[in-house]
Amino acid sequence: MSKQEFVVLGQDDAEGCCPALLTAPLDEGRAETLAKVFKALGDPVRLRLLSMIASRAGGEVCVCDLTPAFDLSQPTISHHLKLLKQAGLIDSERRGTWVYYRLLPQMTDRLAAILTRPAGQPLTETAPAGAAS
Amino acid sequence: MSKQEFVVLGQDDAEGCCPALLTAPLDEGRAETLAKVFKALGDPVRLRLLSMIASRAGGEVCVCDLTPAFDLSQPTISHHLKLLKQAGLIDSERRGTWVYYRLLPQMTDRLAAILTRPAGQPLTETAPAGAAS
DNA sequence: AGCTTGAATCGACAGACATCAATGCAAACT
DNA sequence: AGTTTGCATTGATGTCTGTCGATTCAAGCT
Repeated sequence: MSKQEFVVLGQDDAEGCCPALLTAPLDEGRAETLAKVFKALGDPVRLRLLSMIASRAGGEVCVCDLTPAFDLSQPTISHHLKLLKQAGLIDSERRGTWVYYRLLPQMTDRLAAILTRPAGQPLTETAPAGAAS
Repeated sequence: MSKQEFVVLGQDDAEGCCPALLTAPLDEGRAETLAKVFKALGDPVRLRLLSMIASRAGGEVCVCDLTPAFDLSQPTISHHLKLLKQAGLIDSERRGTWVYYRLLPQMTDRLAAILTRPAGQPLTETAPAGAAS
C-alpha cells in the first residue's frame, strides 16, 4: 500500500537541513517524489479541501462537512481526499459512522522549507530591469 | 499572452499579508489560480529545471545548458520552460542567439509563505493520539 | 544571399486524470 | 435480521497533458 511519501522527502543534506530545491540541482529521484506532492496540490478542489481541513478549529473535519461545500459528487470528493492522503498531506480516522480528516503539518512545513531560499542568497533579486518599484 | 498569474496571487487579506491557505478556507477563484502554480511544480522535469535555474550562480541559465541534462527532446524542454514561465516562476531573456532563464523569487517566496502556518497556530499539532512523543 | 545553430511552435498520439453513476462496505439504529 | 446513513471502491468516459518529429523563427556566420 505504498509507504507515506514524505519519508523519502526526509532525505536531507549532509547539513541535516532541507532537501535543496533552490540552492542545488534536484536529483531525479527526489524530483519524482516532490512532484507527486505538488501534483496533489495542483487541483483547485484539493486545495480548497486542504484549506478547509487545515483551517478548521480543532484540526479535524468530517467528510460530511466537506462534501456539501462542492458541486461535485461524493465519490469525487472521496477520490480527492484519497490523493491528498497518499501525498502525505492529510490523514484520516474513522470514529463511529463518520470519518475525520486532519492536516499533517510536517508535510506543509517541509514544502515551505523547500521553497524558502536561505537568507542572503546571491540571486539577481527581484528587480533586473523594469519592475515597477 | 495572458498576464502573469502571480499578480492575482497578490490579492492579500485585509491585513496585507499572505493569502491564507492553512488558516482560512480558500475561495474558488484563488484556489484556481494557486492550483495552476502548484500544477506547474507537479512534474519532475519541471522541478529539476526550476532547481537548475534557481541554483545557478549568477541566477541565469542558458537553455543550451538545460536541454542536454535530460533524456528528452528539445521541444519538450522548451514546452516545460514555457509552463514554468506561464506560472510566473521563471522569466526569460534573449541575448543574441541564446535564451537565458532565471528564477522569479517573488513566486517561490509567496508559495513558501502560503504553506507556512503562522507561529503558535492552535492546531492539534502533530501528536493527536498515538504518535511517539 | 545562403548557411548554420539555438530555440519556439505545430500537429499528432498515448497515457494520465477528473468526473460520474452504480455498487460495496461499515456502523448505527429499529 | 433488516434498514438506513456515511464513506470508499469500481468501471466508464471525456478531457487534459507529456512527449515526439517536423517545421518555423531568430540571430549570427561565410
